[in-house]
Amino acid sequence: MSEQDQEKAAKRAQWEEINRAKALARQKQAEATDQGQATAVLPKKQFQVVRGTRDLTPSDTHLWNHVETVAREVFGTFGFGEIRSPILERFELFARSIGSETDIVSKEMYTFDLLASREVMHLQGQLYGSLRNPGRFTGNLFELLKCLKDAWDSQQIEQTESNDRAIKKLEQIYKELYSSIETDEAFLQAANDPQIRKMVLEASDVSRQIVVWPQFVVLRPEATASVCRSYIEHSMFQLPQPVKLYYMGPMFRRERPQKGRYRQFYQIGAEVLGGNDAPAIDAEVIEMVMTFLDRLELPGLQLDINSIGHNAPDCRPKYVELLREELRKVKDQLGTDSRRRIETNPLRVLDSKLESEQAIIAKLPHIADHLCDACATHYADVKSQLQLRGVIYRENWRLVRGLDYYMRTTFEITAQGLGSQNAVCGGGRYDGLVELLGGPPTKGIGFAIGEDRLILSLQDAGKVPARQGRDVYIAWMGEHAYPAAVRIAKLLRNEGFSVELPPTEQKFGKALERASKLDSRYALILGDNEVSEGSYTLKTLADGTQEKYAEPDLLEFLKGQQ
RNA sequence: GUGGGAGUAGCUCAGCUGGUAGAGCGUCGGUCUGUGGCACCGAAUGUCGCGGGUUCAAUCCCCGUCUCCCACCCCA
Repeated sequence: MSEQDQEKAAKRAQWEEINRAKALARQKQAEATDQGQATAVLPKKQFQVVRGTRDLTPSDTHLWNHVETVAREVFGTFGFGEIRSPILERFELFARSIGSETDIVSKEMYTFDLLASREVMHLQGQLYGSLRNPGRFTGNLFELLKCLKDAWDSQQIEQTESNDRAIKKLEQIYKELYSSIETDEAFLQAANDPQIRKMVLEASDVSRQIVVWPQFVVLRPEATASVCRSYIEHSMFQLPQPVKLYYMGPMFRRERPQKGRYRQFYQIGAEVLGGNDAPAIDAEVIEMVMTFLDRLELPGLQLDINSIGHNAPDCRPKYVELLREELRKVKDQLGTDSRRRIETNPLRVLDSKLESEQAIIAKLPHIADHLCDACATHYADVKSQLQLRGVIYRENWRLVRGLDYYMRTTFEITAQGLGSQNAVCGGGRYDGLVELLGGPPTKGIGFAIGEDRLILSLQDAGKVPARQGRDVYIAWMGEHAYPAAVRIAKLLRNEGFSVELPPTEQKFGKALERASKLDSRYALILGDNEVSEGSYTLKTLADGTQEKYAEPDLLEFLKGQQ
C-alpha cells in the first residue's frame, strides 16, 4: 500500500515537472509563431446530415434500384402507370384527408408559411406609416390591394361578406385617390385636403380590419392524398375507369428517428381510383403487392386483413359505440393510453401492444360480426377472391388503420428483422376520399410500402443481389498501347459493357490486382506485344485462363458471354 | 414529445474506477518492370462527437448539447 502511494507521489512530481516544461515549450512556440506565419486556421466544422435523414451511397443504392426496378416491372404487369406528384402540397390537403386530429397532421408535418400573410401585415403597417403622404399612400394602397386580392383568391382571407365589402371599399378609395391626385398640383394640395385626409384615414382603418390567414405548404407525409388531388385536378375520372397508379419517392414526418423510421423516408405505393368497388379489385391490389414482395424473396411475410365497415349508422359507428360501452366496463384494468382512447378513438385500443391488456382485449366484440349487410358481403367476397388467387392471409379483427379515410378492407403486411416497426406495408379502401377532397364520388383502394423497412428486412435476410463489378478492366502498358486502349474502351462501352480504363500507366501486377479488386470479369491485356500484332489478350480472372483475339473476334466473344 | 443505452482511425471494436491512444479489416506504397487473389514489410488517417467544469493532468469523473441505437407514442 505505502509503496504504491510512494510510486504515485513520485509519478505525480514527475508529471508536474513535465507539465511545466511543456508549458514553457508552448510559450516559446507561441512566441516563435508570432514572428513567423500566424496561421489562421478556420474552425473545421464538419457538416452532417440533418436528423432523421441519411445518404444512400452506391453500396445502398444498388439494392434500392433493384427493389424499385422489380416494383416497376410487377406493377406494370398489373396495368399500373407511374405518377410523380410534387413533394410540396397544401397543408389542408392532408388535414382533410388524413384527419386533423391525427399525430401526422397535428405535429409531424414540416410546414412552410407562404409568406403572403406576413407580406400583407407588412403592407398594412406601411400604409399606416404613410398617412401623411398621399402620393406614397396611394402607391402602398395599390400594392396592398394586389396582395389582398391574391389572398382572397387563395382563400387566405375568410370568405365573409364583410371582408368582401372591405376590399371593395379599399378599391373604391384607391380609384378616387388615384383620380383626384392625378396632377402634380393636386398632389401637393392633397395632404391638406380634408376630403382626401378623410379617405386616407378610412382606407387605413378598413385595411386593418382584414385578417389574412397564413397559408401553409408542407412536405408530404404520404402520397395517397396527393394522388387523389391529381386525379381530380387532371379530371382523370374522364379516363377509362378505374385508373391504376403507382408512385415511389420520399415522404417526410417529423418524428423521433428509430430503426426503420426516418424523417425523410421512402414509400412505394399504388392506388386504384374510380370504377366500382368490386371485391376483385381489393384482392388484385393485395395480390399485386404480395407478388412484388415474393419476387424480392422478402422473408417472414405475413398478410393480415380485416374490414372496418363504413361510416353509416348501421355499420362502424354502431360497433364503435358498442366497443366503447364494453371498454367502459373494463376501464379500470386498462392503461392510461387506452383509457383516453375509449372516448377519443376506441378502435385504436385494439392496437394496444401492452401485455397487461391483451387478455381483456381478446374478449371484446369483433367488428366483423357487426358490419352492415353490404360490408359483410363485401368482406366475404374479398376473402374468396384472395383464395381464388392463392393469396394466403390471416384475418386479424384487431387490425384498424390510423388514418381517417380508410373503410371496409384494410390490410397490413409484416416482415422479419424490423424490431418493433415491423409493418412493411399498409393499405385499405377509401371510397369517400376523392369526394372529400372536392372530386366526384369515387371508389378508391391502395397501399403504401415502407421502402426503408423493406430494404432493412432484405438486408437482414441477406437477400441482397450481388453487386456487379466491371466487365472489363483494361490493363494497358506502354505509350503505344494507350491509344488502342482508349479506342477499345469506347467500342466496348458502346456495346454496353462496364469498362475500367486506368488513367495512368500501371505496373502489370498492379493492374491485375486492381482488376480483381474491382470484381472485374475480364482483364484485357494490351501491351507492346499485342499492339505490334494488332491483337488483344483477354484474361478470365475467375480461372486465370487467357486467350488472344483479333478485334472483331474479341467483340463477338464478349457479346456471346453477355 | 417521454424514458433507457451508446458515441475512440474509412469500418468493427479494445483501452485496468485519471498519466497524453491501440488491434483487426480496409486504403495506399514496396518486395513484384508481362500475370491478380496469398504472404511479408512499410505508410497515412484521430482536436477519443461537440462545449463547459473538476484536476498538475480527462478518452476515463461531473454538467450541458448534438447524433445514433432501443423502447413508448404513432405509423409505412
